[in-house]
Amino acid sequence: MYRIGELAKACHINNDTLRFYEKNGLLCPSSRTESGYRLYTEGDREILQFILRAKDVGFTLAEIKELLSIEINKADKACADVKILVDIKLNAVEKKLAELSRFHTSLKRLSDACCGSSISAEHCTILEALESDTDDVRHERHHKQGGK
Amino acid sequence: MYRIGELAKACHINNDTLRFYEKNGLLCPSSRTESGYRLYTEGDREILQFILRAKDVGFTLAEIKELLSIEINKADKACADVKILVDIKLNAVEKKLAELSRFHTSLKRLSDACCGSSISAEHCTILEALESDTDDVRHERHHKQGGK
DNA sequence: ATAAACCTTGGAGGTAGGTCACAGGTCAAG
DNA sequence: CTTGACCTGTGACCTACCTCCAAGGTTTAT
Repeated sequence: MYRIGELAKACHINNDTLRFYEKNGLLCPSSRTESGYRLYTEGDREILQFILRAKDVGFTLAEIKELLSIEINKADKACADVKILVDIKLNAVEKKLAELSRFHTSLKRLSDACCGSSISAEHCTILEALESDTDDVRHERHHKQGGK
Repeated sequence: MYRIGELAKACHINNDTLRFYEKNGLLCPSSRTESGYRLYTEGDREILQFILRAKDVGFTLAEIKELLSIEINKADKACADVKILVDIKLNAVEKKLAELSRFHTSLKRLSDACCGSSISAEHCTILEALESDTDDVRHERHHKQGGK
């Protein structure tokens, strides 16, 4: 069992952030002491780490809340509805993955082009590096933007 | 050449967002008309799309600005410094990629477990789905969090 | 038994990233 | 030559996501 300060320290965040997440329904401590102190379990920590990772890759807290609330009830007819939500998120993840892969390729190219490589700095900016990547993915670029 | 409204519409963002990006040094129009109207080129649009994609995968505007300002001057001694920055970003991208891959695996598992699959819903929540993934990556989890 | 270091709630304040409103200038169409 | 859809700048406002403060209760170390 962690007290709020312990969990916060373990995950490098602020105590207040934990209270904030609780207030917003993302992570409630599994229990409290008699005097009212929050007590978090290992499982709570797992959830917190999930939240932090999800945030880091661009999901909003609202989206993360949705992800966390996914519960496929095996006997439930609403299972199909849940699958739809999951597939929507799956799609978002796949889009992010594709975009990150391009970033990765470009940055790698940029890194390799720099400093004594035989490739010699032909690509001088991230944009030029992306540019040379363009042909492979141009057909990939007619998607809606401004998500969130 | 795009006027502000045209570019904004093309990229599904607000005119004011473009002015905001300009004010914050992310994207300045290549020129102006005599009367002061902003004029954006195809190249400006490329930059904008880069900004929007980067934002979508979790980079802050400040980080994006850094990425955009990368210029490896072939004859420049500071090239090494730039490489360091690029490699830092490369690292961040790789971390995000790894995390997204986990999300993807979990969501896929969740999706497959749902609705008439032979797998039968053993994994009922995103967390359980992540859980079963845990052994493969547990040693991967001692990193700093709370970036930004 | 008292200080230091925790914790509580409630509410104000702060930063990032926009978004809107206003007062007015520009421009193409009728 | 005016109407309507654009554009300008400046500045107030908004949401998401925290972060800090105040006033006080609890625990632990000395």
